[in-house]
Order: sequence, then structure tokens, then C-alpha cells
Amino acid sequence: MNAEDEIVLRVLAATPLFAALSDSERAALASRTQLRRYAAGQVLFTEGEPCSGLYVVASGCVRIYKSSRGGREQVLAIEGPPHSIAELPVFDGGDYPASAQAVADSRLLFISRRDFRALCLERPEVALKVLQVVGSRLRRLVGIIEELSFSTVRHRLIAWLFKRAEASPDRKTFTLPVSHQELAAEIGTVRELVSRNLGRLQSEGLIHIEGREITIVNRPGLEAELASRL
Amino acid sequence: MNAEDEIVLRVLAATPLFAALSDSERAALASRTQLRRYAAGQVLFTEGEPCSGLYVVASGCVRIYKSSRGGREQVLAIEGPPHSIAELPVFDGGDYPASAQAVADSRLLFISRRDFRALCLERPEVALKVLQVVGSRLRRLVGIIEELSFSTVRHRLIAWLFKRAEASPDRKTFTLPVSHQELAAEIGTVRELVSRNLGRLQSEGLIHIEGREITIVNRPGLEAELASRL
DNA sequence: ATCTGCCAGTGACTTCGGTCACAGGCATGC
DNA sequence: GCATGCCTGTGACCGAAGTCACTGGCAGAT
Repeated sequence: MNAEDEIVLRVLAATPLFAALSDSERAALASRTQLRRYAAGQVLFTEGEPCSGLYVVASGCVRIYKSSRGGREQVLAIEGPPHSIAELPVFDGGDYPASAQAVADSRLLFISRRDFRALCLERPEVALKVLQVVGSRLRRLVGIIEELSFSTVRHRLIAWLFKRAEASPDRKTFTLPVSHQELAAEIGTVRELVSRNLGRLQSEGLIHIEGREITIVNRPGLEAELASRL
Repeated sequence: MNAEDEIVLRVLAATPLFAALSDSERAALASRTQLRRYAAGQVLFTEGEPCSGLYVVASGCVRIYKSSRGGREQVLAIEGPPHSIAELPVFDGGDYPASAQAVADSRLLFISRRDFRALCLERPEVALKVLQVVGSRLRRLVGIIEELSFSTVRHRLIAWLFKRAEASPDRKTFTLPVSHQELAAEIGTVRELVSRNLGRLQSEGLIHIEGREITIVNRPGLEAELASRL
């Protein structure tokens, strides 16, 4: 067994979708799995393309997004290992509903539509797992709709900052990991509004910005805003 | 077999989810299915409630929606017979992500979470069907996100009018089937903007309004707007 | 008939979102 | 070095979106 096969097996074992499989079943699946490499920025597929199969992130990071003419983008999801991508269009026979792009250099497993469907029929537990994964995906989409429909850019920005801060050691300070441009795509607006709103939050003493370092200064104040009349 | 049982069987047979079942399997499922009645306006479940099972619309019509404090609502889907509702939260163990309400007097089949999961394990074809159904649901949600993120109220209103017109005999004239309030919830805005935008479309000679009758007057003009820099 | 509640239209106003244009910073590559 | 390209901040501006308040219509209930 070569190094690539080993990676494939390891990733399959770590992926929730395939947790229920036995070792031998996983080996069988692995033999029908491709390992693909993508450079940062490279596009995996574009919305509207026919769906050829499902991906699992082995390393790196992938973002799923819609783009408009006019050049704006709206991010729907960002997935790292060991999550799967595009499980859904595999089943309803339609095209990919959105585009996907590697954020960093990435390796992905690719399983063809046919193989995956066959597996689901053979091992219903896998299908149930898919449903579970898809459930959380749907929840996230509903969350995005809620935010776009009911809340403001400022709101969404604050929520985004909190999400980042929670993931940092002291839950207060973190380094902006993306450009304003990308942040804008994630919260559904444009670069300039991100810049302005960050500036406004700072001048109101709610956060502190130093280069790419952002610190939550007045957490209660920010939380109060999130709570108010969503 | 009484009348209710007959309804249940008939609806199960017509529902895509259960198309793959044999008559005897459907009969077994029917015996574990409840028939529930809801009056127009009655709420089936509210977002955040624990998910107890899945519904199938037997007659009438149900809308799925999120509501904000401040009293606004955003409609996510409207389902008539023989479609199912809330297939998804059944699987990921979470709460209902949105609320559901009968639009008209309705009868719904209710299948408990347990029974439905068991069925999916036993008959993987059912699970695959669920995935297919859920796929189209996800597409619609992505479509909503796209519209909210990239387009304007005017845009969404025109798209909505087209959707209605397509469903009418001459593809031009139809009766507004809902209040402005409800229309606003469906396209993600407020009553006043619906009223104003309808008025504006008429004064620009694009549509004609007479009471609740709406006629598409200048279809090319409207289409051009939909096409422009989405 | 009157009262109540929902629905529709509209004017005045505020604020939010977004566009355009431009200037400066900082890295990379030649 | 300089040129190039991407990222950021900001001022000016415009139109869209939303809020508030009030009017009048219409249907159902009593």
C-alpha cells in the first residue's frame, strides 16, 4: 500500500459519513476513491455544472459560494477536514447549486456519484449519516436566510467577530484571518461596509483594532446589540 | 377499513417518498400513521421545539417560515399535497429550525421519528428518496439566499409575479391569492414596500392592477429587468 | 347599524446599503 | 530601485429599504 492509499484510508476513517463501515468496507471504498490536489484559489466546480460526485476534505479548506454578475459573492459554507462537500446534488440528479473553491492548498477525496449511491443502498446507515450531515447544512442555510432577512450588516459583523473570538484562546483577541473582501462575502455585503463598520465599532469603544489584531473591548455592549430586536 | 384509513393509504401511495414501497409495506406504515386536522392559521410546530416526527400534507396547504422579534416573517417554503415537511430535523436529532402553519384547513399525516427512521434503515430506497426530496429543498433555500443577497425587493416582486403568472391559464392574468402582508413575507420585505412597488410597476406600464386581478402588460420589459446585473 | 379587525394605499422621513473614486500601504517580482 | 497588484480607509453621493402615522374600505359579529 502506498502513501496515498494510506491517506485515503485514514481520512475515510475519520469522516463521520463513513464511521459505520467496517475496515474491509472502507478498503473497498478506498479503492474506488480518487485523491485530488488543488492549489489555493483553484475552483473545484462551478454552479450549474453537472454533479459528478462527492468530495471529502482531506487537508486544507474549501469554501462554497454563490456569485452574482456584478462580481459579488455570498459564502454558503466553509469546510475543512474531515467534512464532505456536495453530498446533496449527488442524489437529486441536478447540477451543483453553487461553486466551490480551495481556500488553501488542499487535498480532497473524490467519490463518484454511482459508487456513493451504491454504497448508500447497500449500507443504509451511511444514508442516515448523510441525512444527518445534510440536516446541519440545512440549518446553517436557514440561519443565513434569517440573518440576511432580519438583520443588518453591523449585526452580522458583530456575530462574525464573536464567532472568531470564541475560537481564540482568551475569547477576546484574535487575528483577522481573511481580507475585508472575503469577510464581506461571508456576511453578505461589500468590502467598504466591512471597513466602515469595523471603524465605527472601534470609535464607539466596542472593539479595538491594531493592524490585523482585533480585540473585543466591550462584550456586554456588543451582546446587547445582538439581542435587541433581531 | 374506515374512511380515514383509506385516506391515509391513498396519500401514502401518492407521496414520492413512499413510492418504492409495496402495498403491504404501505399498509404496515399506515397502521403507524396518524391523521391530524388543522384549521387555517393553526400552527403545527414552532421553531425551537423538539422534533417529534415528519408530516405529509394530505389536503390543504402549509407554510414554513421563520419569524423575527419585531414581528416580521420570512417564508421558506409552502407545501401542498402530497409533499412532506420536516423530513430533515427527524435525522439530525435537533429541534425544528423553523415554524409551520396551516394556510388553509388541512389534513396531515404524522409519522413518528422512530417509525420513520426504522423504515429508512429497512428500506434504503426510502432514504434515497428522502435525500432527493431534501436536495430540492436545499436548492430552494440557496435560491432564497441568492435573491436576498444579490437582488432588490422590486426584483423579487417581479420574479414572484412571473411565478404566479406562469401558473395561470393565459400566463398573463391572475388573481392575487394572498394579502400584501403575506406576499411580503414570501419575498422577504414588509407590506408597505409591496404596496408601493406594485403601484410603481403599474404606473410604469409594466403591469395592470384591477382589484385583486393582476395582468402582466409588458413582459419583455419585466424580463429585461430580471436579466440585468442580478 | 355599529363596532371590530384586517387589509390596502400613501406621504414624510430616516437610515442603511451600496457605488464610485481616489489615495496610501505593503508585498512581490523583476 | 521601480512597477504591479492586492488590500485598506474614506469622502461624497444615491437610491433602496424600512418605519411611523394616518386614511379609508370591506367583512363579520353582535
